[in-house]
Formats: sequence, structure tokens, C-alpha cells
Amino acid sequence: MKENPSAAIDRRSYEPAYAQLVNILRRQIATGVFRPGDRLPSESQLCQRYQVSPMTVRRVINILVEQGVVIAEQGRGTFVKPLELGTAAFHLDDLQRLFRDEAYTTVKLLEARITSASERTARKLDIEVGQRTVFIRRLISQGETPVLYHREHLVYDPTRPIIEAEMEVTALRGLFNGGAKSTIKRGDLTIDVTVLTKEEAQLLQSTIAVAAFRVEHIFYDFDDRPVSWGWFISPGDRLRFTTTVGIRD
Amino acid sequence: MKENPSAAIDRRSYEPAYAQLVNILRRQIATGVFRPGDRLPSESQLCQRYQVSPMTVRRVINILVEQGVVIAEQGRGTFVKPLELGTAAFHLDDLQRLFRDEAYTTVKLLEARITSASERTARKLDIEVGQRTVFIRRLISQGETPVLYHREHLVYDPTRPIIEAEMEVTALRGLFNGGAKSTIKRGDLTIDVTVLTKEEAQLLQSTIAVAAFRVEHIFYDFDDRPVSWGWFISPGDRLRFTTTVGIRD
DNA sequence: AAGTGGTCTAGACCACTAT
DNA sequence: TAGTGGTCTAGACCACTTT
Repeated sequence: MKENPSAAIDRRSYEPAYAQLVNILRRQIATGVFRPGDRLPSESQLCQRYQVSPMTVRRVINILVEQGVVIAEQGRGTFVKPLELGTAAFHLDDLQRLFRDEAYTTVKLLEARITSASERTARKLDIEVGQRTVFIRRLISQGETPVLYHREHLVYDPTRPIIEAEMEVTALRGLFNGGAKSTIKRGDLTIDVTVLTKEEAQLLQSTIAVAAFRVEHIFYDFDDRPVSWGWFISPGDRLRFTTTVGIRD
Repeated sequence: MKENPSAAIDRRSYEPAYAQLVNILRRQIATGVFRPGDRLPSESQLCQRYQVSPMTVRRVINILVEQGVVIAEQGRGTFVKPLELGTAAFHLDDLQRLFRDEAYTTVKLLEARITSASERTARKLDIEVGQRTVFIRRLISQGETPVLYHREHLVYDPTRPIIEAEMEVTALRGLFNGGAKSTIKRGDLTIDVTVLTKEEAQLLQSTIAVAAFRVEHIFYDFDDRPVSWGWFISPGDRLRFTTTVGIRD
């Protein structure tokens, strides 16, 4: 059988050989040349057919495995993976887009004051009840429409000068776009749903009891101590997450 | 300066060299040896220091880049990436876990009947209004607690025998765990929030107007024709998504 | 025993960035 | 020009599965 000339690797292309082969195989899977459960040609066969070295084929297979398109089984072969809902992931970069357009996105500092930790705050921040914390409220709007309401409790540590910086309204933008404080090592996020309280509805120019996303966060410093606990709230009609499972071509 | 003996690659270990080096570098980043913005040792330096070939170091760097821990810039170096909220993703495998425990999870078929497409259904499934569709309602419970309510509209195509199979209550489990119908190529998912209607609250043994997740889906066959449109609804107090950004060690 | 995927080597060449 | 990351080769050896 003669090969399809379009399914060959162009060595003059700027697209590297491994990327071309990934796309070739993806397309073949997407168009049904290989169906879920089918075995792909063995790696040595792929080497011959596309005139690339074993290492390059290996890399291609690895990428397809990471993409969730195929599953490789040692000694048996590489098989096309059936659709699996569990692999779906929703990315917060929908949220990130909010902060990308600096012109249309404004962050308004509603409140920033020193207070003492409540029982709940103390537990989240792993400090003593009554210890000093900084409480911050922000409202993030896109154009005229408020989209996010942010409440945050920060550990007050005079030896660490992050507080002044954290209050900066631009700090939030940095958090989303990557210019984050280097004092923060990681963050744990939880997404759940609530209905807007009266205060939240008022601020967000929405209606009370409307369904809303709630993204809770705890940020940790490099000593794994919590430094910030808080949450974002966004009415459901202003935020949405989408994704695709299976083979997108 | 002498090297830390614990930060060396054990060639006798079952853990491959590349994985060991990934963990070594991750740990060094997590413990602050390298801070956000810092440049990692060059690839040739890493080769010498850990006694591995360039190809292996290359692979390690690639993995760290994919994990979002570092960013590699050609001609400049590889740098530790600051925390970025936009990279956060929450995975539906929280949902998948529901279906893993077959003993505790039950899928109850509430209704399955042939009907004709409404204007909205027709638009979603890209068919004519009034064309025949199959409407299915399911209730997924964990133990005694209902967790998910599923509504689905399927294109009725007598030439395709998927309908009988789709109605099977086990089909859903397959969708989540990977044994999916090989007739499905991909699915588009959207997650947003609503409040429970009276009917939904009744079925889910919850209260009306409680906040809930709503996962809408459209599944496509290998000809990119929509075959199924529907959505899952789950009260917010029974489902939750978590994730970590930054360096988790 | 034969075939499969998995790891790894020791180089080569290229493109890019800094000086 | 020197140093960096990026791609690629042509093998080697191993672990595993199937026959």
C-alpha cells in the first residue's frame, strides 16, 4: 500500500519533526483511521514509515500519552484511548483573561484595615485567635460591570513587608498574570457554589439569592506557613468555564 | 563547594534517572534553593553535576516546563516561574471518583422516551425542529444520597444502534471511567452555576433555591455530528473541586 | 524467542541571546 | 564569540507480553 503523501514529515518546515508527527497521528485518530481501542503501529514501524529516529518517535508517543489521546502498555503496544470524562479539566485562565485587558479591568480597593483573627480565620491561617490580621476587600470590574468580589485575610507580620505590597490593587493582577510576589510558594484553591448575600448582591450590582461561583484560596510562603486566606465571588451569569474532552483537532 | 550527597541520582533505583532529577530540582525549588526568577544551572552544568546525558537533562527540563514550574528561554536560560493563578485547573476526576465505587454508587433510570426536538434542542444537536430525539433522565446516588441529576437528549438515528446501549444505566459509568462508546469522538463541556428548581430539589432531596453546579455537555461522533446534549446538576454541598497552584512537593 | 514499549548515551547541528 | 536552550540521530540495554 502506498502512503498518503500529505502524511509525511517535511524536513524543511520550521515545525519540528516531532510536532509534525504528533499532528499526523492526532489527525489520523480524529478522522477515524485509528479508532478507540485500536493499536497504533509499533514504534519501530513508525520510525521506518516516517524516517525518524527511535528517540523522536518515543517523544511523540510520550506527548500523545500526556495529552490523553493514547495509552502505552509495555510489551503490548500503544492503543487509542476511549473518551473519558474524568480527564476533563477547567482552567482558571478564563479568569485570567479578566486581568489581561488592563484598559477595561479595574480593581477597586473597598477596605483595608487591621483587625484580630476570628476563630475561623485563625484556623485557616494557622495562628492564634485574636492575633493581628489585615482584612482587605476588593471589587474587580470589567468596564462598568463588577465581576468579582474579593475578601482576603492576611497574617500581619511586621518583619515581613508584604502587607504594603499586598494592599496594592495591582498585586491581584500580578497574581493572575505571573508577576506574583516571590514570597508566595503555592496556593490551595477550592471552587464551590453559593447564592449571593445581600451585601454581595449590592456590590456586584446583581440580585440577592442569585447563584454564584466561590473560589476560596489559601496562599503559603516558602516556609509552608499560610499568609493569606480569602475568596472570590462571581455571579454565575458573568463567569463560565469550558473545556473539551476526547480528540480535538 | 561539595555537593549534597542526598541530591544525587541512584542508578540502582527502580525510579528512572530522569524522574529522580525532576524530583531533585522540584525539591530544590520548593525549599527555596532556587527562587522565582532565579536561573537554573545550564543544561551542560546539570549534565556534569548529575552525570547524565544531555538528552536526559533535556527531558527533565521539558517535564518541569510542562508542569509550569520553570520557563525555558532559548539562548538565555531556564528560570523558576512565579506563582500564576491562571494556570490553576480543577479536574472532573472528583466527579469520576463517584463512579469508581460501584458498590456505593447507583444509577437509576427515571425516564427514557422518544420525543421530538424543541427549538432549543434542535439548535444544540444541529437537527431540524420536530425531528425525533430520545430523552433520558437519570439520578445518580451515592449510598442513600442523590448526588447528580442527569438530563440528556439523544439524536434518534435508526441506522445507529447506540440508543439501546446509551439507555443502559451502566453507559454513564463507562463514560467517566473510560469504557466509553467508541462512537463518541469528543465532548464539549461547560460548567456554570444555577439554583435548584422545585423538581430538581425534590429529586435530589435538597431544598429549592439551593446553589448548584451545572455541567452541560454535547458529545460528537467521528463525523463531528452532535449525538447527545444534556447536563448534570449537583447541589453545591455535595460536590467540590480543589486544586493547587505553584510548587507542591 | 520475538516483538513491544521504556530508558539512556554521546555526541551532532541549529537558533537564539548576551557580550 | 561564547554560552544557552531546542532538535535529532543511531544505536544500546532493559522489562514486559505474547506466542
